[in-house]
Amino acid sequence: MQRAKQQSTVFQALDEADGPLSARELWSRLSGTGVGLATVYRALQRGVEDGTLESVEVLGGGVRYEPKNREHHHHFLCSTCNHAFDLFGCVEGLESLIPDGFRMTGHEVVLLGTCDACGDAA
Amino acid sequence: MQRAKQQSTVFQALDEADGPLSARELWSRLSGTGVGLATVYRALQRGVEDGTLESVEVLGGGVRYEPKNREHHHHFLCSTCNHAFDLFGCVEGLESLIPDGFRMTGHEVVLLGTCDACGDAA
DNA sequence: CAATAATTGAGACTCGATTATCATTTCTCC
DNA sequence: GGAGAAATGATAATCGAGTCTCAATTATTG
Repeated sequence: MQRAKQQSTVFQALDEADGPLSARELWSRLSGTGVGLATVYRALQRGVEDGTLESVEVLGGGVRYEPKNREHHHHFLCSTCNHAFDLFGCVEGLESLIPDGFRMTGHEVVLLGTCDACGDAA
Repeated sequence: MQRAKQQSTVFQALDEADGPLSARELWSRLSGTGVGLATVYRALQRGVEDGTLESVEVLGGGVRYEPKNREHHHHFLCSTCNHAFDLFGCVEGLESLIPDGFRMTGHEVVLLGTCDACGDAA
């Protein structure tokens, strides 16, 4: 049995997710495994230090985490279930928005709406 | 002297801002006027109820508020001073990002970088 | 000016997220 | 197997944002 067994459980759950997860979301997905909330936070913190994880802020839900090895992408936030999904692709025309004298180093795009599952239910 | 004098001070400060402000930012801009933090929150709450203000979430700073009479726009977040600036214009190609079965009702775009003032200082 | 209602500022309070503590368990290395 | 280091889970402590309470002030109306 390897070291840091529980923490690797955390990393695995993040790898399998279809979008960034908050510490609580992650923890609730691990209910039944006996992993404590503190361990989830420890794993996330370590992952960010290691550079294997990235903390992202979507909207309406504080900080979420996802593996850093994913390509450039953005997120879709379902306003019903409040889950954030990864999207693929990017957008055009961002540069034209920048005012004179400002320097852009990055960008975030979040689409809002209802996801597949929540749309069906409604 | 009109009613709700202090609250109108709050609205005025928001009108003069070049971007959305958080309750705290707003309050610090009003230091010297003797306006209390509770009053700032009261004004913001009332403004949102009235429909004159809108709460927006940019990144890294919780909820911010701005007058609702502004046109559709997005924001630039300076990673140095952490201030959010209004941008003008929008972007293309958002629809192509939406997965099947998802319905989009809105979108947010945030550009990150350093603003004019912070860029000069560096 | 008097009676009444709304507004205000200060600070206590609540709530959720994150961190720290600590006794226990589990590895690692010999 | 045994000693020491790292990891773990429960829970207490902390922190910040926002709300609530209350006595004092200020506006409104007549």
